[in-house]
Formats: sequence, structure tokens, C-alpha cells
Amino acid sequence: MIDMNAFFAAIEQRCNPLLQGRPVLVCGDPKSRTVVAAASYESRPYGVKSGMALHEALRLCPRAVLVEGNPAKYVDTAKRLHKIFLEFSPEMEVYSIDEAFLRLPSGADPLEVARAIKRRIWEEEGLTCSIGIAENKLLAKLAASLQKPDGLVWIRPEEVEEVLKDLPVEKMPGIGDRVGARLKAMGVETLGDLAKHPKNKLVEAFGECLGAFLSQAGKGRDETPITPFYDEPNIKSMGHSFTLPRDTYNLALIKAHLHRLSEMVGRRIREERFSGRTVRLTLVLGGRQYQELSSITRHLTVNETLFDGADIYRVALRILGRAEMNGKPVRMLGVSLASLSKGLYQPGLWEDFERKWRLVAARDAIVNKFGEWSLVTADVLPLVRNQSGGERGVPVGAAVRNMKGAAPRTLLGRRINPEAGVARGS
DNA sequence: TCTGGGGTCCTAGGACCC
DNA sequence: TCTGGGGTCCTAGGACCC
Repeated sequence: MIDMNAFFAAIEQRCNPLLQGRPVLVCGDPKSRTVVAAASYESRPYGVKSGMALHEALRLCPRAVLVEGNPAKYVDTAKRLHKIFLEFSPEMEVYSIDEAFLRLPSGADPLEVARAIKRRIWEEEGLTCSIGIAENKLLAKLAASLQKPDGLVWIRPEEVEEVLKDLPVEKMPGIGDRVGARLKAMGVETLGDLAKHPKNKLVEAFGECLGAFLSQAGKGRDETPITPFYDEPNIKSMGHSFTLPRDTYNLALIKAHLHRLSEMVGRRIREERFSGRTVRLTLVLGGRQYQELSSITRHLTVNETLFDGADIYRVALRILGRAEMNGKPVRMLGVSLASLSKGLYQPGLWEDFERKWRLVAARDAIVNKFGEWSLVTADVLPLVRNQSGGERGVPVGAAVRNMKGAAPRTLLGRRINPEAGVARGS
């Protein structure tokens, strides 16, 4: 596994000499409630980590330079990296925008190949990475995480037990905080403990699937195959969500955002020539403390082919009407469409479809040319006023898993932070 | 003043069909 | 008089990943 170090931040530093040697945080729109998507190594000693709330990161490291992310730039770099990887092996899996698995040809010296890859990435892209070598994907990913930045770790088959023995369980990919905490409550602290724990007890506690995974993971076993980079990903759902600048009880505002998100989902669905039948509504309800947040997800499957934002919104409203919010304000809302199929028209409704299709195609043409806010329904109009103008891009924090997906919209990362009075951005 | 946004997969129960 | 078992679809919710 090749795992790029502080990928987004390193790319920004490479592009802008003024950022080199300084703590750089790549984030979403700094005016919104956002998180750190990537933190350069200069900021790490302050305790800054990716995923951290931006305000929290700035509290820890006030002199950090903020850069609003530019996904297109990162995708470009990732594609060039993939070309390098493919020179070493045709069997490559693109795991995320900054991680890839490579199966080496038999007879290759893994250390030699790994060093050569690191050298190429450094010489051609000016970037560093951590490489983990092992006999399966699980261990390779673990190995890559053990030494950062610029690491190279090989877990040889005979060393697996020794290496895993004292590692905390959450070090293993697939074991997060929740499962980790439950394991600890059962007295399982390390991967060594996990390996010794009887499988039937794990299945009893965590269910068939997760239990079996945990039992294997403790021993460092994994048989998942490499998914070649050229395989079409089988997309299951598509959605958009939005965290409000402030928690709200205002139903009109909530509906307006829901309508806007539904239209965004519709546009993407049409762009990719999909349609769907299941609408899922997600609400995160606020509280005075972060710990008090709760989330609701509800879905509804309808017997019609959905691809128009207005129809998606109509179903979302039906779901919203049934949701019990227990007097809590809404913090975040999301709409997604599932039960997807390729192809857009519904047999038997050809005339209706034709009319509708012409209408949405005309709207798409306008929005694609003039931006998301150029054509909105009246209920969404109040949201326009709060826009600083122009198209909002796709969020940076999202790792672009599907590298062959639609080209991401660009965001130019040019921001001034009024508080610090220091020019921030690229 | 206060943790994003994009996904995936799994479980469990109920409805319904054969 | 008693009432199986397999399969599929739908819904709610949880956990995980980058």
C-alpha cells in the first residue's frame, strides 16, 4: 500500500513556495462549519489532525495558514501518481484519492520496488509517501500507517504475530472507536489479545460478519482481492448533505435547503444517466453540547423512476412529515437517492417522460452555464442572498474515491482571514 | 462560538410470496 | 388442527472509511 503523506496540504505547499515550511491546513469554506481535510506536518506538533473542527485546529495552532481545497488539482496529481504505480505493476487498486494497493509481480524485490516508487514520487512530484508491504491488503495498510511521514515498513510473514502482539486494536483498519471501545470492555486491548479471543465469543458479541472479520483481523489474515483500477465501480447511492451555518427550527428554511439539495442530487443523477427509486433523508439534530447530537435517517421507496429534483424533493417532504424531531433544532440535512439503475425513462409513460426530460434538460443547460444559483425555485430564493456568489464546489474533505467519476468542480483557494490579518490561502 | 461531506456495508424485523 | 422454511424487498439504525 502506498499512502501519500498529508496529500492535499503537500500539494498546496508544492504549488505555493510561500506555504513551504509553514503549518498549512486544507479545509472547506472557512466561513462555514468545516473541518481540516489535511494538515501539513508543520502543524502536527500542535496536535492538529485531519478531521478536526477548523476552529479547534486554529485554537491549537493560531498561525496556521488556511487554504480552501482544490479537488481538481488533487485528482490531477493522483492520476499522474497512478501512472507511476502502473509502471511497477499492472495490478493496482485505487483505494482512495491518496492511497493505492499494488500487487507486485512474483520475483520482484519488494524493498527495492518500494524505494524506487518513493524516489520516483519525490523526483517527479516533490511529494513523500508511506509504503507498507505485506502479504495481504489489511496488513499492508496497517504497515503503511506505522511510519509517517516518508515511511517504509515491511511486515514479513514470520513477523506478523510479533508486530501485532502489542498494537492497540484500533490500529487495525476496520476497527474504529466504537468497536474498539466494546472490545476493550471485553478485556481485549491489543491485536494479540484479539487473536487469542475465541471466534464464537466475537460472533456472539458482534454478529456473524463483524465477528468473523475481527477474528481474522487479530491474526492479520485477510483474503480480499485487489479490485483493479479499471473495474467500473458499482455505484449504490448518490447524495448531498449540508450543515447549516446555525442550528434552526425554521421549517421553511429546512424545506428550502431540502429542495436545493434534491435539485443537486437530481442534476448529478442525470449527469451520470442514472435514475433511482429510494429517497433517503438524513437529519442531524442539534443540542447545546456536541454530545447531544442525534441523527435520524428515514427512507422511502416509491414505485416510480426518480431523476428530477422536484420529484426527489416531493418524496423527501413526505419523509420529513413523518420524522419526529423531539423539539430539537436541525443542524445538518442530507438527501440521497438509492435503488439506482442505469437508463432514465420509464416504459409506458413515454409522453410524460419526453416532456419532463426536455424541461430538466433545459434547466440543466442553464445551471451548467451560469451556476447553481442562476435558476432556483421561489422557496429556495432566500438562500441565494446568503451566497457570496458563484458556484459552490464539491467539498474537499470528501476523499474522491471514484477516480473515474464526474470531473470535480474547481474551487480557487484564495482566502483572507480577517481575524489574523495575515494573508491566508494560495 | 462550537465536528464536513461523500460513500459503503451490515443487522434485524416485518411483509409478502411460493 | 396446526402452522414450515426459503427468498426477496422494505425500513430503521449503526458502524466504518477517506
